[in-house]
Amino acid sequence: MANHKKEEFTQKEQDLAAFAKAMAHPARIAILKVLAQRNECICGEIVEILPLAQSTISQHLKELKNAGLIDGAVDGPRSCYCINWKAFEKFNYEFTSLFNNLKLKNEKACC
Amino acid sequence: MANHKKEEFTQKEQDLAAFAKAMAHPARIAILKVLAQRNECICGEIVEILPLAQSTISQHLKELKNAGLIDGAVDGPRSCYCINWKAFEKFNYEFTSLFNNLKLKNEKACC
DNA sequence: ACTATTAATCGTATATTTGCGATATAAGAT
DNA sequence: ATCTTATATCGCAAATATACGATTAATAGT
Repeated sequence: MANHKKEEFTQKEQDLAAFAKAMAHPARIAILKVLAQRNECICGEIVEILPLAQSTISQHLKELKNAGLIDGAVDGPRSCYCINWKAFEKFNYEFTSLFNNLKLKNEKACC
Repeated sequence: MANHKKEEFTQKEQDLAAFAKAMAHPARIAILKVLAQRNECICGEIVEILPLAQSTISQHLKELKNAGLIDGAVDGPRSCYCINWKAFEKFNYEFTSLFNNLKLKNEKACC
């Protein structure tokens, strides 16, 4: 495209969209699920669980980390990841507050 | 890419990812916001509000409709859209149920 | 220092998304 | 029937995302 216009929207809209984007792939959903289940941080175990190459998993982890959905730390020769529940809560709040209060007012259907 | 592997994940993971994908753009977030605020269905008003061309808005509306987040109906020469609250609730439930119950068990931080 | 293990990054191919102008379609108004 | 208005679709260009193998980096153990 000639110019992408994401900057033209509000910061909240962009943040929420970025959060959704990080979740917008089944592999990343699956990674988050594994991290949530194991609680204790994990790394290359994910590679064994999911049907993707190591480099691809690493890329997905990077995206999740950049989006702030997970934290990562180096643990010797391996990397340890875990869910950033705080960020999760924040976005869950933003998400529901954006729509739920409006919804209560306007329950009736249209179209 | 050689082959995209989305099918290798569970249906729930794919559904949730598809929902997130539909929300993964600030323009679509903004559209949903407008629809939520106006309650009564809207169409080309969105074109006036958002900084995008008519064809682009139409495309985003199509994506939101395909994802099931909004409903659309023809109203004379114009099209009327509104939020599909049911689908919204369903995905909100899926989303929170996927993580929140796990979260309660594993409050402690890691990494 | 050398080796093994683990993870990140690079380079590349392909697919998908985003955006727009132009065109087509559909319905109401004249 | 024609014109106007509103929306959808087509075709294209450019940007991003997805996936992988190969390579690099970083550390622990010997």
